[in-house]
Amino acid sequence: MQPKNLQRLLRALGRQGLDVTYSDVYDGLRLRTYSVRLANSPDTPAAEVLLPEGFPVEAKALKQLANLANVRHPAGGCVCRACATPDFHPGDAGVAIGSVVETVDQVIPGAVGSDINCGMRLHVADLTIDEFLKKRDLFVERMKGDYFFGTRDVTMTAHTMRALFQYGVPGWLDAMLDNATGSVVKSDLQQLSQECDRIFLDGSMNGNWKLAPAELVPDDGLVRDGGLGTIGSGNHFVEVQRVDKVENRALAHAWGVREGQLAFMIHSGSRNVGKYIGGMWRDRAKAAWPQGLKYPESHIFPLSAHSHPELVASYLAAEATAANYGFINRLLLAELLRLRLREVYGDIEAPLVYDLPHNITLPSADSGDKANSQSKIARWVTRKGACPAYVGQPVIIPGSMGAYSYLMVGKGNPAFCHSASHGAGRVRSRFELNRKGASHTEAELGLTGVDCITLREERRIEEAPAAYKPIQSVIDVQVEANMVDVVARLSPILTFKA
DNA sequence: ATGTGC
Repeated sequence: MQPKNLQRLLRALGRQGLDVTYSDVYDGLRLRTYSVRLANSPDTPAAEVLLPEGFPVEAKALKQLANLANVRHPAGGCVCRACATPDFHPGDAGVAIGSVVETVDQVIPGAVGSDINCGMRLHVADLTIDEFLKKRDLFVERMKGDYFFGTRDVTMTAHTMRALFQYGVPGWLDAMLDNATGSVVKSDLQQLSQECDRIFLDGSMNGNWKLAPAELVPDDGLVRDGGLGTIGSGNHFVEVQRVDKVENRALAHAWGVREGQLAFMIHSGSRNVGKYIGGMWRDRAKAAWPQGLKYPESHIFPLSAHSHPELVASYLAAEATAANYGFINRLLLAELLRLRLREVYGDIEAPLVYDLPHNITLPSADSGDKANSQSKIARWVTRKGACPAYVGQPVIIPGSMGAYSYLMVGKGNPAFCHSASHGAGRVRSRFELNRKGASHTEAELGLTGVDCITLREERRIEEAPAAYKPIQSVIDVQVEANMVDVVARLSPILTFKA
């Protein structure tokens, strides 16, 4: 940006009450960062924003981020660190997508939002693309049946449903194993169970999932659920891909990933469960704001661990309930696809590579250490539209439809709250692309050659490549900033959008 | 994000 334009932008942001510092050097590298805080709150942390090459910062998103960094409960609790990933953009509930905050003695339900545990899941399969394409039509027909018409309702016992909410994937599988018969094959469930041990019981979740309130499901009888095994809308999808290029052979090998393999990537969440719980707790946090004090201007309400530890615990329990539902939803979407792969192409294992939550509250990476446990400081990290990127752990970043996606490894950069982007970042609204009278050609939308399977044409348009930043600039800047490193690049074959 | 909703 020209110095003159930059000065103008900074002055405009200043008029909106923002104190902004711009730098084109970060950590000795030529990277663009903004550091932002509310001018009237100099004692709150400045939020760090990393930007990709060639895209201006959005004032509204900066304001939302500064507001979030300033959230503090009068009874005790504050934000100790805040940042935004390079795909960040304004959110409709006052919190920007791509925001990450670390909090002390408070949790902020609104900073997770209502799309609880939306996230990514990646599988690979030993099948060449040529083999896949030979029976592509049959495979697609069956998947359409599963994803668009098939499993509208999943019926299970109240016991199984409770296990799902309370104990997550491992507990749910145990409950399934108890009465697995017929089409539910025990050996399959046992295999899944082992995968879950690897993913969910590796300590990263700190047992956080065993908190869900029991009263959410009936004691006995059958429960019909309409959300499990459904993709959802917006940017959610299931995509068949090719492992196009392996950049880190050692890690790819360790994770079971090889060049030329078929892969499938799932981006989905907790559907109505998260919406219900996220909305309910946004209201409850507001209602718990101290009587007689005026509301914070941002209307983002924290729950204090000082004045209301029981509300903090209940919220985390409710959030975990929805998170469990999200994990199992992605698992079922993967199982449906794996089932059809086997039917159409023969005995293929299609193992899980990893599964990651985008919208969730986790114990802070620092909270488990000795100093913290002695001082009894409660710390959390809350992400909204950002991917965990802890040292050595897999990171999955999808590009837009038709673009590459990336399997990466986290570098655990504390300046960016051990996080990475959750995608390329939207630059044009759904409304803008779909409004009456607007007509874009396939080429203008970037849809040429994209194999998108959907029942609704508007989905293709709203989610067209032209609606997003190019992924490469977003990946590059995060590699340069030492947040992540590329392990493998994946190219799209076909995409299911509901 | 939400079997969306002015």
